[in-house]
Formats: sequence, structure tokens, C-alpha cells
Amino acid sequence: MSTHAPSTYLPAPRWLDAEEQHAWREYLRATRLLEAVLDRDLQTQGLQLSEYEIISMLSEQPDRRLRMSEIAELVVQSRSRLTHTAGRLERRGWVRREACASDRRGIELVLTDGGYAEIQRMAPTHVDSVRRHLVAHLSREDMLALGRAMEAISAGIQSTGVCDEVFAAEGQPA
Amino acid sequence: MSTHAPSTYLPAPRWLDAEEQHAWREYLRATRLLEAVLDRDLQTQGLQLSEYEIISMLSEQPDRRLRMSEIAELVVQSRSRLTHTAGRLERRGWVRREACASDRRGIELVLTDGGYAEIQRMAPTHVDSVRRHLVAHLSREDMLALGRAMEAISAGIQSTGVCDEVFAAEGQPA
DNA sequence: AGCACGAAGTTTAAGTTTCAACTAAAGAGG
DNA sequence: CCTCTTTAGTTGAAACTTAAACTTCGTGCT
Repeated sequence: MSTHAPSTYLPAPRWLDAEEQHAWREYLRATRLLEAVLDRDLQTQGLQLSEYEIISMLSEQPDRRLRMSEIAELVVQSRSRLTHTAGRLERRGWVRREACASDRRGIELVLTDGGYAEIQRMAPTHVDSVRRHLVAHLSREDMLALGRAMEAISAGIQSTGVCDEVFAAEGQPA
Repeated sequence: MSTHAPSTYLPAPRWLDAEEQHAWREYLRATRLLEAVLDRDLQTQGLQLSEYEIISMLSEQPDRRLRMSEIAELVVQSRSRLTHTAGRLERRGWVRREACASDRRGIELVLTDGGYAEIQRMAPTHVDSVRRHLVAHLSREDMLALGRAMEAISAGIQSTGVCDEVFAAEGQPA
């Protein structure tokens, strides 16, 4: 994009200065690169990072179960996407759907024993992958600072209420 | 994933400690959230962030053209994906394919005048989106530190030669 | 020159994600 | 209680991405 001032008159968008622009570019490139290598490493185990995230979340729950909508928020996926993905995991026998007792609209996704065994088996490899491709390249202090920065970004995005449009808005009548 | 030591014996993977794990989680969540909101904002303009990136790269070249393989590396997409995406952009008339003079295998993607006009039109909105959802939530110092951290990650990943498998490996005979 | 190998792009099909419409149940208001 | 609106989740088709095979051209070797 150009670095000149815009010829439009309206919301007077401030351009990013050279340093900000550089930082944004590096952000974009690194996130893509990291996602790619992590995904590639996981594919040797036969799943995608986004699938791993789901069963990982489940495995951390005391009863290894979560409602669909909670998962969708945690892993930042649309409900529809989660429905499809859950179906795939279910077909593999790693996960099972159960009606939710308190809310009859709700569905809980339950990690099966087989699914639990699978993630236990895959975790070491995945953690190693995260370590090699991410953690290894930063000092501990920088890694923690990165975490804080990312936390601030999440918080900022969520505070602006934009998330409603990203989550609930999916699959709503116009 | 569990925080216990693994029962496997082999590569003795070191688990992430609580702080590292937290940082990694925040990273994952924030990147997904940010991608989602940026994409959503761009969709009002009728394209995806990954498409925007491509024409943005082209628009910055002196002659507004780049070889397919160069684009693929810059935006971290597989050659195959880029072929498809370029086709879509071409159908919209924003981009045009031209044979490469020096290497007859090569194809250059050229930003058309129409495509250039489009990105000029969209840029203010997009930049504003990046500013509101990312830059606004960090101090300038933190933003620049984020850029440096991400740069280190990219460099780290690229230095391990893993990228060959992510790029060139796509569409290679086994 | 001739040949094997690697690089650049494309293609087709299969797999995944999105989009919009839909069902069913919970809540709000009267 | 009854209707209206909202929330939870699913569905099927369209859009997009990935995977693997394939074509063409450059390169190095002999």
C-alpha cells in the first residue's frame, strides 16, 4: 500500500509509520510461518492444529467435556465450523456428543478414552514442535512479553464488542 | 494437555512451564481473534486478508509485478493456493498473468490499473482496521517489540530450513 | 548432444470452511 | 399462557484450500 497521505477526505485514517508498518508485516509473516510449520508437524499425527486445540481444551476439563458454544469461543471458531470438525473427530471415535442436562438446546462434546489416549500420545511431539519453532527463538523474557502483548490484543479486541460479530453472528438471519 | 512428565522414554520433551504455556495460549487466541476481525472488516470490501496481501505486495513493486513463486514466499502460501487465488483475482480484473521473459517456466502476476485503483480505495479502511484492532491496544514500544519478536520467530523458523518443506514441498512427487 | 533431475506452475479431486437458511428450545414481555 | 425474540446447534451448498499428479522448462553432468 502507498505511504502517501490519502486523497480521501473522510475518516482521515492515519497511516502506519515505517516502523509500525514493519512490525505489522513481520507479525503477519511470522504468524503464517509458525502456523504452517506447526500444522505440518501435526499432520504426521494426522490432524490439524485447529483440531488439536479442540481436544486439548477438552482434555483439560475435569470431566473432559465442554459445550459446543464454549469450545467455539475458546478456540475462536464459528459454530458451524465446529459442528463440522466435531463430526470429523466423532467419526474417528475421539469425541462423542451428549445432550446437555441443564439446557436442552445444548450439546456437550466429550473426549472419549480413546481420544484422551490419542492426545496423550501426540502431546509430546506437539509441545516439542511449539518449543522448537516458537519458544526456542525468543529469550524467556521476550516470550513472556509476547504473551502479555498478545493478551492485550485479545482483551482489546474483545472489549470493543467486535467479537459478537465474529462469533454469534455466524449463522444468524440477516 | 497434561502438565505431567511423559511416560514415554524417547526424546524427553520438555514441557512448557506454566508461564510459557500461558504465553503460547494467548498467542494462539490473539492471532485467531485478530485474523478474524481483520478478515471480517475486509469482507465488506469483498475480499479476504490473504487476497489483500497479494495485491498489496504487487502494488509496492516499482512495476507492480512479481513472479508467482516470489509472491508465494512473501505471503507464505502454497504455490497451488496462489494459482487458485490469482485466478480469482484475475477474473475480477484486478490482476493479469504475463509470461516471464527471462525464464519461460515463470509467470508474472501484474496488478492492473483497475486493481491498483481498488487497493488504493480499500487501503484506508484496512489500515484503519489494523490500527484499531492491533496497534491501538499496545504502546508504541510494545508494538515495536512485538515486531522484533515476530521477526526473530520468522528468522528462526527460516533458519532451520523447515520452510523448504512448507513451500517447495507443496506439489512435489513423493 | 543427451539425459536425469529439480524448479515453476497448473490441474483435478478431495477435504475443509463459510454462508445462509433452518429447527428447536430458552427468555422476555404482556 | 402466548407470542416474539434470542440463543444453540445443524445442514447443505458454495467457496476456498490442500494434496498429488502432471507439464514444461532450466541445469548439471557426461
